[in-house]
Amino acid sequence: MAARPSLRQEVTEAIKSYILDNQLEPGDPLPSEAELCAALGASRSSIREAVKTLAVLDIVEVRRGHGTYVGRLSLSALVEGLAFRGLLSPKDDFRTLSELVEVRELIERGMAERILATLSPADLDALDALVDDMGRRGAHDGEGFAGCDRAFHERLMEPLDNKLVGQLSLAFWDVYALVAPQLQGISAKDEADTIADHRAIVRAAREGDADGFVRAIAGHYAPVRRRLAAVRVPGGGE
Amino acid sequence: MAARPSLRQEVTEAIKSYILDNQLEPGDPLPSEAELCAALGASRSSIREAVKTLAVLDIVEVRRGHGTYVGRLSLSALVEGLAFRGLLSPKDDFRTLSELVEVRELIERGMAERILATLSPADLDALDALVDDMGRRGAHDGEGFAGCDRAFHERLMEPLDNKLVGQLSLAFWDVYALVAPQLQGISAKDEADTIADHRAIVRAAREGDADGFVRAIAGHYAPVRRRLAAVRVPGGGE
DNA sequence: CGCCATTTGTACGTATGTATT
DNA sequence: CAATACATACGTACAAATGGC
Repeated sequence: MAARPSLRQEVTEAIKSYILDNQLEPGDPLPSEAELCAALGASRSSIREAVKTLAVLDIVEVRRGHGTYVGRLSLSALVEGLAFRGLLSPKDDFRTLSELVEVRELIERGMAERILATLSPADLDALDALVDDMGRRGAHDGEGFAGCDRAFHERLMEPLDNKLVGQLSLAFWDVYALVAPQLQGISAKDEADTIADHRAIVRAAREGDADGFVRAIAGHYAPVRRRLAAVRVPGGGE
Repeated sequence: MAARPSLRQEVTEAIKSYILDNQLEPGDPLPSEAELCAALGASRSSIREAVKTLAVLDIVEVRRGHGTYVGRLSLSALVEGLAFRGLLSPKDDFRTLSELVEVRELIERGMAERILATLSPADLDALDALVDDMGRRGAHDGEGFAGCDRAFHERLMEPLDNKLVGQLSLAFWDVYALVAPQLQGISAKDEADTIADHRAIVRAAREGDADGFVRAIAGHYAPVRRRLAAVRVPGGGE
C-alpha cells in the first residue's frame, strides 16, 4: 500500500537528498550524469529524466558542455504553469488574467505600510528615474517600456525583508506579460496614464502617505481590471 | 542569435500547441508516445522528456499503462519548488517558512471584506463543523487535525470568485505542512489555541465584523510568526 | 481466471553537437 | 587546431502496468 516509488522518482529524491545532505547552495556543481549513474545504480535515461524534472523546478540547472549545478530555486515553474493556464481557458479567457492582476494588487496593497517604511531616499530616486526612463521610451519602444514597468515594481518591493512577496509579484507580472499579448483586446495600454500612475505611487511613498499610496495602487490597477472585466462579458464595456 | 531551439523544447511547445489548438480540457486524452513520435518526427526519448517536463508543471498527466492526458494545471510545481527551498537554506532555515506564513496572512487579510461578503450561512455552518471536527480529533490525531485546518482555510476562500487566491493560499499551507515537520522546534502546535483562533474567525465572519475578522486572522498567525522569529535568532524569543 | 494488446517505464548502445581547455 | 568532457538525440529491446476479451 506504500505506493510504488518509480525509479525516476527515487532518483529525483536521491538528487534532492544529495543537495540537502551536502548543504549545497545555488551555483554549486553536481555530479555528472555518468557519476550519478554509478552512484545511484540507474541508467542514463532515468538519471536524465530526473534531472530534467528538477531542472523544470529550477532545483538544478544544466549548462550544456559544462555540467549540472544547483538551481536558483526561482518561481519559473509557477510562471510557466500559470501562463499556460491563462492561454488554455476556452471562454473564461480573461478570468485567469483578471485573477492574476487582482492578486498582484492584493500583494502590493497589503504590503503598503511595510513598503513605505522600508523605501530609502535612494530607492525613491531610483523609482523616479525608472519612471523618467519610461517616459523617454514612450510609444516607440514597447519592449523597453514594459521592462521599466517591471523594474519599477521590482524595485518597489526589493528592499522588503520578505523576498517571497516580491518574487511572487514579479512572477505574476511575467505571466501577464506572456499571456496578454496572445489575446485580443488587451494590447492597448495607455502609456501616459501608466506613467502618471507610477508618478503618483512614488509621490505618495515619498510623503509617507500610506492611504494615498494604497489609492494610487488601486488607481493603477483599476483600468486593467476594468478592461479585463469588459472583455469578459461581450459588449460589457463602453 | 535566435537562440538554439533544442528539440525537446520544440516538442514541448508542440504538445502545448496541440492542447491549445484543440481546446482540450483537463482530463482529455492526448496521443500516445508512439503517435507523437510519428506526428512530430522525433524519437521517443525526446518525446518522453518533453512529456515529463509538462507533467512536472501539471500541464499533462501520465498514467502508466493507460495513456497521457491533459493535466489539472494545479500549483503542485510551486509547492514542490518552495518546499525544497524551505528545506535547503542552511542557516536561514526558517526564513522561507516565515515569509510563507506572512504571505498567507497577507492574502487572507487582504481578501477579508470580500470573504465576509461571499460567505453564506451554509458556509459558516460548515466552517463551524470543521472546527468541531478539529476539537474532536484533538491531540491523538495530528493528521486529521491538520487536515481539518487545511479544509477550514480552503472552505474560507472557496466561495470567492477569484479561485487563484484560494489555490495560492492552500499551496502555501501545503508547503508549510511539508517543511515544518522536517525542522526542529516547530512541531509543538498548541491545539487549544488553534481551535480558539478558528472559532474567533468564524464568529467575526458571522457577525460581519470585518475589523474583528482581520484581528482574528492576525491573532491566528501571530504565534506562528513569533515562534519562527524566535527560532531564527538563537535564544531570541522566549 | 488467464491471456493479450496497448501504453508507459527502464535500460543500453551509439552517434553527434558543443563548450572548455 | 586538437583533445576532452559533457549534453543531446536516436534506436532498440525488454519490463511492468492497465484494461478488455
